[in-house]
Amino acid sequence: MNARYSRIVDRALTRLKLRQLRLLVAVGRHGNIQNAARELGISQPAATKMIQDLEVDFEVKLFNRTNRGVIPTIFGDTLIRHGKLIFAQVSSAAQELDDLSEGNSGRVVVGTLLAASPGLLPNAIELLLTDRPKVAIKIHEGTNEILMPALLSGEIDMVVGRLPSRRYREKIMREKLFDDGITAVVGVQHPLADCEAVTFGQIREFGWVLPPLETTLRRQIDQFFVRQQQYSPPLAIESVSYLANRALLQSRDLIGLMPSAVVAQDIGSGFLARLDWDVPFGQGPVGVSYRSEDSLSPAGRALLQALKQAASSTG
Amino acid sequence: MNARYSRIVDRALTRLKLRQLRLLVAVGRHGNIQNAARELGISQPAATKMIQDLEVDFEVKLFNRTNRGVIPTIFGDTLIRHGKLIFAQVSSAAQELDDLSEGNSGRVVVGTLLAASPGLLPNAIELLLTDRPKVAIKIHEGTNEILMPALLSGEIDMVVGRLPSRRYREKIMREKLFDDGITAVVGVQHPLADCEAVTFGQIREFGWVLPPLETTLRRQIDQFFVRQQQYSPPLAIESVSYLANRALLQSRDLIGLMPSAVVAQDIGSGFLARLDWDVPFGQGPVGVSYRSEDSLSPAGRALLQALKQAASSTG
DNA sequence: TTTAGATATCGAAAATTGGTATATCAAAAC
DNA sequence: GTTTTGATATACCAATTTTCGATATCTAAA
Repeated sequence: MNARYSRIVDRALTRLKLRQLRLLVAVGRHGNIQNAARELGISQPAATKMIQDLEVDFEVKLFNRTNRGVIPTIFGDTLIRHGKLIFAQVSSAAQELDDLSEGNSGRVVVGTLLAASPGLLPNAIELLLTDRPKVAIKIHEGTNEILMPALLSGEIDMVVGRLPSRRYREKIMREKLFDDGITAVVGVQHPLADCEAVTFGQIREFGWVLPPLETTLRRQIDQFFVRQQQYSPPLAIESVSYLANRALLQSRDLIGLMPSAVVAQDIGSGFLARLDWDVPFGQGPVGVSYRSEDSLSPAGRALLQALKQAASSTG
Repeated sequence: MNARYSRIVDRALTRLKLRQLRLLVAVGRHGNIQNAARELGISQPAATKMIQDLEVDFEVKLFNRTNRGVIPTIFGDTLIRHGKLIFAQVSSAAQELDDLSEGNSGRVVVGTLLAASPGLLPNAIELLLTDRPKVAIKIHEGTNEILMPALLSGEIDMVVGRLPSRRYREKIMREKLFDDGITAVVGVQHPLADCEAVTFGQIREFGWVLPPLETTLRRQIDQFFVRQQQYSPPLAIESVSYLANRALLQSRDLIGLMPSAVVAQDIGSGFLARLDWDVPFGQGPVGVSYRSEDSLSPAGRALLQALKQAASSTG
């Protein structure tokens, strides 16, 4: 190894300031220390000293001084050229940091439970993408049993949906976005579709479309059924697939129990009908879970923000 | 333009020190401020403050602190990655400056007069390239009338050859490398080729091959002829082309007058024969002219050195 | 609970930086 | 020639920044 080279690199890494390089480039551009100093808002002696320091540190003469200005030597030219490259690198770093900060790039992996899938999450993503078109988003749909471990392991950044009744760990932050109830829905062709003030007695003869056993909501439903004189439904279709559920309800006279947010749109557009029966259970918070504010990427934080905004405008 | 981005770039160009980046990279490598500080030979508080300064200047959090060390955030990772790129750039700059200093690269433009063309300059270039294979060399061949203005204008870096009798300017440095005489040569078939102790009387009937009028040597020759009872040669071919001269001498019985160094090789190899007549003029210094030591690039200085070495070993 | 191993903070000393005034220098103008 | 002009270099002092040692703080692990 060349000792001189090593010495210079070491000194550069120890002593070099971008301030000096900026001046160097300015001096090269002006061919003149005085004007360059003025441009950077420092005095001429300070500029002279900076250039001298550079020359000492790099052990080369960077400029030939004349009484009409300075002329870069071949070393000066070389260092100026590299200085500009270094600037470009710094600028690129700042650009990337800024992009990250603004959430304009980066990625966020979000897990969604059924409750958030149709409305909250798409709305939030819409908001996010409007502001920050370059964010990469990955959506995992599933139940808490699947999503929470993935959240804990860092595989996903946050989970949105009906907040689980029990906490999975202390380290998980939970934030309620809005309260959501359960809506009973039927196909528009259902005999009870247009009835007002439906009672449980009218309902019990129909079959049901219910969420799967492992969900919080299903447990609440089962408890309710037990309280209704050990009611056992004539038919209970268990499904996580909203589209399947919707199709079933449209084709058969079943009763579905689903988070209000999930079915709101299809009720509004006439694909399904709300059953006029106040579901006496399942009221609960919908929100977002994440490990900690710090662990979120800027994109993640941006999505969190968007979720809050979406919740407040639609909730 | 993004105000935050501009602000950060500006601050980076004003305040950023490579020292900080070096620490940043070291901390990233160690995952630990303390050890990184030790590696760089600074105290842990100084290191902590440097990292904090970086975070303030870039307006991002670079590391999550724990009691077991620090973990880079996505910003930290990003800046570390860019920091390494910046190091590479700095290192490359140092490398190039060092190469230039050592004359391992760079370029030198040299003008050569006939006297230096066949021996001195090629030998010197050979020496230079052995040491520093990357030097780019450009050779201009010509007379002083052409080369000196080019030297003054900076178009060429130095001129080697017979030093002109008058100085072109005070600003030109002249350095004598060796004294060179004029040798009279003839073709090997020439009637006088094998004669010993030739006199001017034997010569005067032959034609001549002479350097052109504008050269110093030609003026000396003319003065000599005048002194020889107004001798006027029966034939005088005027040429700057060595190859033309040599061919003429080989095919016709002419007498050539050329710098000793120029014809030494062809005499040695039997292409030409030295006429055994001591040329009573034209003794003069061969050397190198250049603007000033400072104006020479490292490659130029290296060539100057090589010229001196070549002169001492062959002269 | 305690301990160990890390980071953060504080205050003072040291080093660096930057400014003003001034010296110096050389080409251009006279 | 001599003076002027327009540039860089130097000296010295003030302000800022950097650094260190001592110490506080924090938290996972013992």
